[in-house]
Amino acid sequence: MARQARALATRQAVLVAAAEVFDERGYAAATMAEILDRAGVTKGALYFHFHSKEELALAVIEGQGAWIATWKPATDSPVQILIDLGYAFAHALLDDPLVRGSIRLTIEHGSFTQPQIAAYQGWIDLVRGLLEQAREAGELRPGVDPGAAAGVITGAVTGIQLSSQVLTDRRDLVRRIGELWTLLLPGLVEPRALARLSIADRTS
Amino acid sequence: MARQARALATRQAVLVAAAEVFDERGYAAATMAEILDRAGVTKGALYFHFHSKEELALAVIEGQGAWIATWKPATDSPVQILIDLGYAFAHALLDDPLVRGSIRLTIEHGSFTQPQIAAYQGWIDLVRGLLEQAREAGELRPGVDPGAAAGVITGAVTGIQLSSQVLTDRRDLVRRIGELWTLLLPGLVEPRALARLSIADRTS
DNA sequence: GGTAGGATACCTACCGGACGGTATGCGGCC
DNA sequence: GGCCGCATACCGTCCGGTAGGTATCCTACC
Repeated sequence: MARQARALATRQAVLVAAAEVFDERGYAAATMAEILDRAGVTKGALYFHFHSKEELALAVIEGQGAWIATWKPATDSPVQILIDLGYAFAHALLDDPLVRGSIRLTIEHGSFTQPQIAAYQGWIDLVRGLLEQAREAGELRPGVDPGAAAGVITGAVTGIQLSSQVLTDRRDLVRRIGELWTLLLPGLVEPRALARLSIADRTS
Repeated sequence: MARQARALATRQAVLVAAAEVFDERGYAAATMAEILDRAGVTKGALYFHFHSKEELALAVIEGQGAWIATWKPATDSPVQILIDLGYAFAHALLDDPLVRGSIRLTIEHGSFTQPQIAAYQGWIDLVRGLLEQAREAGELRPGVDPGAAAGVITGAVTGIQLSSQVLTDRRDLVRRIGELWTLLLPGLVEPRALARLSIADRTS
C-alpha cells in the first residue's frame, strides 16, 4: 500500500487533523478545508490517501480499536482491570486526538451506523468479558448479569465523558470517573472483593 | 406575538418537524428543506416564525424545560421520585419528538454551547435537589455527595439513552434504565430505604 | 553507477449542487 | 384597509469531490 516513509507521515498527519476536527465539530460540521489546513496538506494529497470524507471518518473510528489493542492490564483481578481501564480511557480522551475524534464519531449516529455499532459493541464485549471473569472468580454480587452490567457501565462511561465535555471541556473527567466507580461498585461486586480494590486512579 | 390560532398551529408543526429532523440527523446535517417538507409548510412561513436555523434549534431545546415543567411526582420519597423520573424521561424519549430532538441538540456540542450547558445543568440541579432531600430524610448512604452523585446519574442516564439509541434505536431503553437503577441504588441509598423502593417502571 | 521509465505521491484549478437566508408579493382575518 | 401570516422566486456562498498535470522515488538494465 503506502510504500514510502513520507507517505506514511502525511497520511498520519491527515488522520490526526481529521480526528481533531471531527472531535471539535462533529462529522457534518467538519469541513475538508479545515482538515486540510490543520494537516498542512493539499487536497490532492488527502484524496490520494482517503477517497472521501466518509472513508476518512471510518479510518478515524478505527483508531478506537487501535487504542484498545495497545492497552495492557497491570493486574489479574478482572474488576481492578475494569477500573484501571476506565481511568486509562479517560486519560486517552484527554491526550489522544484519535481516541477523541473516534469517540465523537461513534457517539454521533448518522450516515454510517454499522461501524459505530461495531465500535460500541467492542467495548461492551470487552467489559462483559471482564465481568464474566469476575463472576467466575466469585467477585461479583449474586444476581448481577454481566451482559446487563456491561451495557450499563459502557453507557455510563459514555455519558459521563460526554457531560464532562459539555460542561467543563473534560477538565473534571478523571474525577467524575472516580465518582462513577464509587457509586457503582457497591452494587456490582461482593463486599469482601470491594475491600481489595483500589478505586483511585492508578495511572502511572 | 402570534395572534391567530392558525399561526400557532403552523408554528407548532414547524417546531415538531424540526425536532424530528434534528433528532434524526443532528444540527449540522439537518436541512431546512427536510424540515419544511415534513412540516408541510413553505419557507416563508417558517422564517416568519423562526428567523434562522439556530433560533429554531434553540426553540427545540426549550422543549426540554417545558417537559420537565409538566412532570409531577406521584410520591413523596425523593429517591422514588428520582427513579420514577428516570422512567418517565425514558418514555418521553420514546414518545415526545420535542424531547428527542431537544436531547440530541443538547448532547451534541457545537455552535450554541450556552443553552446546552443550561439545559444540562437544569437536570443536574433537579437531581441534586432530590438527593439532598433524600439525605435529609436519611435515605442516602453516608459519604454520598449529592452533587457528585447527581453528575454521575445524569451522565449515566444520558449515556445509556445514547447507547440504546445507537444499538437498538431505543427499543431497550426502559429495560436499560431499570438495569441502571439496579446497579446504582445499592451504592446510593441506605439498605433499609432501598427495601422500600420500587425499582420497576411504575408508569401508569 | 548512471540512467531510463514506470509507479508512487502529491499539487492546482475547477465544478456542480445544495444550503441557509432574503426580497417581494398577496390574500384573508380584525 | 391595514397588518398578520404566509407563498414564491431568487441569491451568494461554501463544500465535497474530480481532472489532469507534476515531482519524487524505486527498480532494472546496461
